Amino acid sequence: MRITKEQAAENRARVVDAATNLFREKGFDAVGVAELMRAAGMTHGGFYNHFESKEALEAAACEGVFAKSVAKVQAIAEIPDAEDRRRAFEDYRSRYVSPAARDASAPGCPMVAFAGDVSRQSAEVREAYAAGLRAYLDAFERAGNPGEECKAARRRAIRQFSALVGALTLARSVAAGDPELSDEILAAARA
Amino acid sequence: MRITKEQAAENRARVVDAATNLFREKGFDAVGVAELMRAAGMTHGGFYNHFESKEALEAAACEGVFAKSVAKVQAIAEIPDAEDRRRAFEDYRSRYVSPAARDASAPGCPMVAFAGDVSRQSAEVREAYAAGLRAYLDAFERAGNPGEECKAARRRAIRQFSALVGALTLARSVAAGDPELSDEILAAARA
DNA sequence: TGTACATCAGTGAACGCGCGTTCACTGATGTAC
DNA sequence: TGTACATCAGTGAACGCGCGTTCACTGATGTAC
Repeated sequence: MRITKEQAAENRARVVDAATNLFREKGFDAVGVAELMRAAGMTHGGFYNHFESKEALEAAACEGVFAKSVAKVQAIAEIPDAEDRRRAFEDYRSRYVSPAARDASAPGCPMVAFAGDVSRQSAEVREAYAAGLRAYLDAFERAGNPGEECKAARRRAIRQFSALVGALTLARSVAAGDPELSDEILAAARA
Repeated sequence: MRITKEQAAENRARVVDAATNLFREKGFDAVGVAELMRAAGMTHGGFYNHFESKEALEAAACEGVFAKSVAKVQAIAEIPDAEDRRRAFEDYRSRYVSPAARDASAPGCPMVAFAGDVSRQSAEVREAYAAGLRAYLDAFERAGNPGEECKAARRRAIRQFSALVGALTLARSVAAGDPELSDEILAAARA
């Protein structure tokens, strides 16, 4: 039963969308093609009308989610007033390591969600990840720039982002095994 | 062909040992029972003479590797001379985020190796992980204690460890996609 | 504008494959006499 | 100490299952006249 081109494009987008969420929650390998297609409201057979392979979808999903996620920091970096920007950036970092961010079914930041998986995935996924991280660090540098010397600002951005990633990663990892320790890690990162 | 009790115990230890290495390299789900047993020099059928299930082995491997790995920091914490201790601890942290640590087939620190996987594993694995992290943070606090007020020292230990974990995680994740960025992250963490 | 037909997005059964686990079997070890 | 037999660690074929992928089929859409 053939459908309109618009409907087909919408269906494809729904698959990418479902993949983005499911991959973030469970990791690439733990999500099957059939599960994905079911989440998008179709059966698994049609998958290969849209994508060459599961790997191709992984790459497509990555590129979309990295761009969308880093845009939030880029928006902060573009706030003209220095004091407004400072406050918005501080808010962002505080939310990054909030209990809400830890308790969400998937990490809000795809860098954290895919960090463990990415080195075992295809070259396209790995390159999308690297591009995403570059964009994050650039945005961090611009958002947090207090007018210091260039190299110091860059290093500061890297250390800030690493610290957030480490804290959220550890807090999520022990959330089930030791909730109090998890809270303590987040609190230390926010202080 | 029955074998001696000593030989059997040694075989079991070899399986746990192989599991420790393979799980760290590839993650729990990417390593099969047959592959594990082959790495230990046996065939897959005998696995269930030693372990109730693959999950049981995962838990056993975790407990062993966490204890062994955190012992290195605990040894530093016990160095009596304050200056020697300070230097040894600084060395440890510097090696933690060295290019060598990044390029090893598995992360030297099991907290990094299992961070992504652990929340999807059994309760036993999650609890072993939480216990491992508690031990790491306690050892960090004692190793880095410059005599400050207790709460501040604790928070400092958490932040130090989070920063190392975040930097090593990110550096490993982009090692294949952007080696220069990976180096830059490690250098920033060491500075 | 109306008709005839090729196209192709989606369906669902089927493919080979590797997974965790089970099981009948082997034969040297450990034990009872 | 020597003999007879039960034990059980290890083997390798087989199990059901879910995976990614393929394929014959369907039938409304898009197109050519």
